[in-house]
Amino acid sequence: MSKAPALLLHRDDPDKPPLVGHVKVTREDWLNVARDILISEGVGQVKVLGIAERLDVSRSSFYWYFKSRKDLLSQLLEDWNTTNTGIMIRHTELPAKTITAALNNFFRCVVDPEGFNPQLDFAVREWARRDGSVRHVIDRADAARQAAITKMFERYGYDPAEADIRARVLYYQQIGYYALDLAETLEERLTRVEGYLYCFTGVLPTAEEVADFRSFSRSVDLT
Amino acid sequence: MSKAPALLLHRDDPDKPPLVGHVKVTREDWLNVARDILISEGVGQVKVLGIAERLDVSRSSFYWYFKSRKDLLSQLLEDWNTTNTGIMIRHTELPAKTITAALNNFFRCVVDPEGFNPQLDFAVREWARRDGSVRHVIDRADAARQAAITKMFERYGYDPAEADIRARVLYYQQIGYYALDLAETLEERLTRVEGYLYCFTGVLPTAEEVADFRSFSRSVDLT
DNA sequence: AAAATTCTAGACAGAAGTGTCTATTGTGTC
DNA sequence: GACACAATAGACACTTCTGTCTAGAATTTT
Repeated sequence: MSKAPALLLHRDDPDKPPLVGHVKVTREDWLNVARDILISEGVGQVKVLGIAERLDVSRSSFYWYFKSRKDLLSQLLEDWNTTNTGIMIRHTELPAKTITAALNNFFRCVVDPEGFNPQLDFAVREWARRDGSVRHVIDRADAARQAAITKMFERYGYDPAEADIRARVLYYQQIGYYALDLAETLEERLTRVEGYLYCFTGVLPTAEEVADFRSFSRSVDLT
Repeated sequence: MSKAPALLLHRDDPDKPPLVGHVKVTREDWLNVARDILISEGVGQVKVLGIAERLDVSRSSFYWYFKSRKDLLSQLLEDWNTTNTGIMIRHTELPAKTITAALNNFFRCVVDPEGFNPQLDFAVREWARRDGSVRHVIDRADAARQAAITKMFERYGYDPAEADIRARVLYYQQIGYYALDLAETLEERLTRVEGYLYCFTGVLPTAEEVADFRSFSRSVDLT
């Protein structure tokens, strides 16, 4: 598990314009810390009190930026919805010569920390289990992702029935991997790339394709 | 999602000896309701107050049976640990002529409501994300299950490296399926059995093997 | 310089939860 | 029938959280 970078508040960030006057934090700060807690401890722990403490700000000033705790949460959900799913779908649509190369592209959004955020994705999934409205949002996201993966397989000649199965196995497996939250290093995972590719596509990957994936993964890894 | 059967309390169960005297509920009742809430709403919602209300009993009498809320939770964890993992491992060890038949056995513990409890398993997994001691327990369970699945593949001639990959894909995929918590009917799932079996084993299943699995699944389904 | 605006802090009320202590209520035993 | 016992109930203290209301501080506008 790679250590999340310590969250930088606006006031501590030299790249951001200094906060003027009385201002101590921004709405974004509230959201960022809330997201951080959502990821690491789950929705239940996203509490106004706790965020205020981490921001070193009065709890009551939260209500300047948000109507209520619920309001904050629905903002977090909206942010997630407009980022994660879009990123994954775009990765399935990247141009590639073979299904193996296409699959490489798909896996990249999992490895690349600038892209898809698996831990956030999983935190939202957990949240959905106890909230019907969230559940509705995530169900549509899952359907859209799965459809995109199915199309990816179809573009490389798999008949619709097989594409459907392979998309399911791939997507379920990926979600399961996050669910287990394994403490594997990148190198451990990379030793298995070849096997995974074969298992998902039914086709042996070329040495070049495997090498491509490994070098890309290493280039983005920040561990 | 199949509806969980309404939980029967000891006092409402005609098969159990009537409660004598002043007694309204048993320790088992507390545990059963707690487990029910753990599954449907997560650890965070397992509260003495809530359970007492569902049992229609004073909250304070909880402390007759348990030292504390923590005590109750660790009992739930222990119960889970001695059931779910054992059942899954035993299913991987059932005799079978082919890898496909062996895989059928494995899937049975997912379908059979008397066996492995996927929802409980998932609830515990979620719990583990926020509690180090639970995390330790579940990590060992995951390792044991994965090892058992790997051995299953090895028994049917897969070399260790491929068996390892296939075990991972199968197990991750299964956990992912629970994580998505899809609202599929049994029949929908059964239409895909053939494809799944092919994808997991790399070998086309015989018509007989597929038919066997379908008929077994239908025989145990309670929907 | 006064006034308005924007953000922050503190005090208050109230809900929901845990755990403790004491009283009470049926039941079986002597 | 008195007694001890097992299980339950109620009252209390304490904690943690939400949300509101009012006051105050720094900047911007007039």
